[in-house]
Amino acid sequence: MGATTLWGLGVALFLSTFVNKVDRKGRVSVPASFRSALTGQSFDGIVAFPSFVQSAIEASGIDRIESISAGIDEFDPFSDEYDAFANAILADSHQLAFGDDGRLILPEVLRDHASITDQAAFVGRGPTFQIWEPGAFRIVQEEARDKARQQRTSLRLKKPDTEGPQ
Amino acid sequence: MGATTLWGLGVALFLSTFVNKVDRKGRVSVPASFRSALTGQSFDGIVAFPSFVQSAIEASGIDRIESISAGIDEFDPFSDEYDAFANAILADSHQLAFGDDGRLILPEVLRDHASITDQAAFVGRGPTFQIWEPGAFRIVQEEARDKARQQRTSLRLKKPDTEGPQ
DNA sequence: GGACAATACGGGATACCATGGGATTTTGTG
DNA sequence: CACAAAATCCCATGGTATCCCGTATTGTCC
Repeated sequence: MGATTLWGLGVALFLSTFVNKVDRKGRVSVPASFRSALTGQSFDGIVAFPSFVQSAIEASGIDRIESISAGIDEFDPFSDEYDAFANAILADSHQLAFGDDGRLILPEVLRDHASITDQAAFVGRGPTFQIWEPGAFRIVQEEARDKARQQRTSLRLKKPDTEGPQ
Repeated sequence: MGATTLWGLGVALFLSTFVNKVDRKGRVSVPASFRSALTGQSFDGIVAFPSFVQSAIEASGIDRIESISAGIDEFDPFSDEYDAFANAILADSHQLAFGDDGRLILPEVLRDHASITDQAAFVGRGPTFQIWEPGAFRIVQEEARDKARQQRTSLRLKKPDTEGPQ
C-alpha cells in the first residue's frame, strides 16, 4: 500500500514510490493508493507546481492549497509575502483533474522542469508527494541515503526512528 | 485546469497562469477554468482595477468586492477606511461582462496600465487573479522565485517539523 | 493453483475551448 | 433622426483534452 486518508484529521498521507508510464498523449496513471487518499476533496485531482530547488514536481490535494491560500489571505493581500507566495506557487500551480480512469496529463512546463519524458516516479512525502524523472530521483535518493548514513549518530541521539528527507 | 469554486465557503480559487490572445477587436478569452470558478455569482463577468504598485490588472469575481465592501460598510461609510477603499479600488474598478463565448474586452485604461497589446497573461492568485503583459510578468515571476528560494531556509528554521513548500 | 477483481495502459471517437470573421445591435455624436 | 463607431452575437475551425472502450498484467481470495 502507499497512501491513506486519515479521516478525523482530514489529512491525506502519501507513502512509497511508484513509477508509471507517460503515454504518447502525455497521460500518466496516478497510483491508485494516492488517488484514494484524495477522495472526498473538493476537486477530483491534484495540484502540482515546480519545486523551487529541485528538478521535481511538487503535488498535493487541493485541500492543502486551499488552507495555505486561506491562511495567507488573512494577511494583507498586497503585502510582499503574499506577492511572493502567489507568484511562486499559485501562479505556477496546475490543477490536474483525474480522467475517468485515474489518469492526468502533465503540462509541458511541468514535464520540462522535471525532465520527464516517458516515465514518472510518484514519491510519497506524507501530506504531499513529488513527481520525478525516475533516473533523477534515484540519484537524489542515493545522496540522501549517504547523508543520512553520515548523520546517523547524531540523528540517533535526537530522533531515533525518523528518516530525514534529503 | 486552474480554478475551482469552494461551494460552502463561496470562495473561488484561481490557480495557474494562462496566456491568451487579444484579438484585433480587443477581445480576450478568460480561461475556462477561471470562468467556471465564477459561475453562480451575481454578475456573469469579472471586476477589474489597476494594481496600485504593479503594472498589472487586479481582478476577481464580484462576490469578493461585495463582501469586502459589506465588511467595511458595517462601519461608518465616511470612515477613512471606506474612503481609502472607495478611492483606491471602487473608483477605478470596471465590471467586465463575459460575452456569449466567455470573452471580454479590456478597457483602454486597464490595457494601458498593464501595457497589454496582443497577449494577456491570466495569473491565478488564490481568491483573486491578475492580468499581465506576459513579458512583464515573466520578469516579476523570476524575482519571486528567487525570493522564494532564499526564504525557504528561513521558513524551515521557523517550523522545523512542518514541510515547507519546496 | 485457478478464477476473479483491480489496476495500468493503448487507441479511436467525441466534446470542449481558444480564436477568427462576419453580421447585427447598441452607443454616441452631430 | 441619421450615421459612424464600437460592442455584441453568432457561426465556423483547428487543436487538444476527455470520454469510453478494450486489453494486459498484477495481486487476492477461496
